[in-house]
Amino acid sequence: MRWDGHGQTGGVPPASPPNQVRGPRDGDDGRRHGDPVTPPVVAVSVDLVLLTLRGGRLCVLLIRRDPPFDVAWALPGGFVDGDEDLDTSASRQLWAETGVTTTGHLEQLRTYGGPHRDPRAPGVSVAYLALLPNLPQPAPGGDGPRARWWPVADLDSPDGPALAFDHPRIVADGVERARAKLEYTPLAAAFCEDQFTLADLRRVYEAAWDVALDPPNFRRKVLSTPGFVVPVGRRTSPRGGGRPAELYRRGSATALHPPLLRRSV
Amino acid sequence: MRWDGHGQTGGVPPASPPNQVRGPRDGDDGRRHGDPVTPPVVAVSVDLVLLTLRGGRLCVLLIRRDPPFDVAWALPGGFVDGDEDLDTSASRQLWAETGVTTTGHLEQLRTYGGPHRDPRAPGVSVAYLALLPNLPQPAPGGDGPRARWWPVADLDSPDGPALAFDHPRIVADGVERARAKLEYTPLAAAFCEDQFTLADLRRVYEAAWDVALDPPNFRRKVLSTPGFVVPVGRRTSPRGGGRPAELYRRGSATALHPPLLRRSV
DNA sequence: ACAAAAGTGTTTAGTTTACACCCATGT
DNA sequence: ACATGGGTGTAAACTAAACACTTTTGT
Repeated sequence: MRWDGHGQTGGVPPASPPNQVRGPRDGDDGRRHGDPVTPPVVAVSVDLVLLTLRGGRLCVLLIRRDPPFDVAWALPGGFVDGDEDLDTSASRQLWAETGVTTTGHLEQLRTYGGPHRDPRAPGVSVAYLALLPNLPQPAPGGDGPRARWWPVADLDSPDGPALAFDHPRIVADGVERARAKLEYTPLAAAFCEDQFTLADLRRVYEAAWDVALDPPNFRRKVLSTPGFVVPVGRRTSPRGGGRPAELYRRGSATALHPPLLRRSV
Repeated sequence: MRWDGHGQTGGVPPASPPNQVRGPRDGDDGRRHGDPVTPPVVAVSVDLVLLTLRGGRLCVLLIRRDPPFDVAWALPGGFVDGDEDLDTSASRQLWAETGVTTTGHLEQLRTYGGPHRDPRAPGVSVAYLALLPNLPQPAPGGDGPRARWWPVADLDSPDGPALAFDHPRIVADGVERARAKLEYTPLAAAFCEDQFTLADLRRVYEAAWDVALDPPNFRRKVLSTPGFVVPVGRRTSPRGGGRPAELYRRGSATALHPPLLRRSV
């Protein structure tokens, strides 16, 4: 059992030692970052898992790749610039893909790396998850015919899109993260416009979890959770019959107490 | 609004375009990884947030750094080798720090990057979180006098250790992740030995959340959650009075339904 | 008047909490 | 015998689920 605080300092069993050179002063001093060694360097990219609701279905934005590539679809993303933060790079690229700036939600999902994920381009990819309201319109066709929203339920089906690299796993991780976060955070509102009805919010849960929720009980649950939503004081102009619904905005809560639990196992 | 699927392909507002060269075939085809560009490359390191329970307190392993450095303590970690997976690198370095192989739990926490985290060594650091049982003994003193377990409650106090770089935030993120995961996963058992009593398990929650739990109710809750623990069929030899407790092992569940919720807001 | 969607009330079942009590062991 | 910690029982309080019913709109 070693306690020197250096995984790199020798004695490491499974991996072969990297090519590194130690300076005389920065020896075994418990410091790791900025050591005068020559570690392997790689490119860092960002992958975006952009989720939204379209037609009552949870959808992810994919980019079509042209014939020279055998796998047709990939997540949007790109390399991280040298002078930018990871979060900054993610929001920059989110802007580039969707034009979205303020609304919604963007968080780091997970980092994927290792020599096996893309043999031609070793490197790490930091995946980000964004939850967005249904965007204006210019999805398939128009300005960017390469981008398309795909229902996540179609990704496993044979006529669904084939995804490059480890992107199937990244999408799955992002969808699962989003589904889980709906339980204990108020992030469902990130799928909605700035002002929304409780029915809008309920449809987020119903689409993401593929369940039917009881509207009266859902309403009580949301309104009794402090900071989840705040009433705006206005009502919708009803569309095609039915009582106009009250409008709400996101509250200040960052977590739901108690959570809105999924019934599933 | 752009829909070309390339954050790098121009039109990106906040950041300056990187130096990149496009090949004739790999044009604007919706592909990002392995593009024939020359992106900035950086070193990738792993930081380990190793948590355990010692004397009823949640503790984190820190490495002492010698005088040339003004900040005295840092998380264990090191560079990722070129030919290894991120998870592999993390478990390799965990082994190097603690000798631990099978028990406990190791998961990716988050990636920290950007030019401002350590000016002397730009690069990204992938933090991993490990939950470990109380290790045999050789902590401070013995083989590795640089490593020391610090109660996480002492990190904010003035006589606590000063942490380098963004390590305070990484530790805080790891502790919060651990606390949250105790609610809805059976990971409390990762802090225990292979066989443990329900009182051992309860003390994990009490130490991590700094609460007192009612033993009868905790017992019922755990036993009624399918797959949380399985009885071994043996009992402890009691230490200093009291009825011997039944021994349990981790169950097969990966999530707790229903969760064990914290009472706090 | 009727359909449709929003919102309220109520009954019932289930879960959580608090705490009294019993059990098995060391001293 | 008694202290100590493990384990069981139970009644009250709380929470969630199901669904009948009222309100407000468009047609």
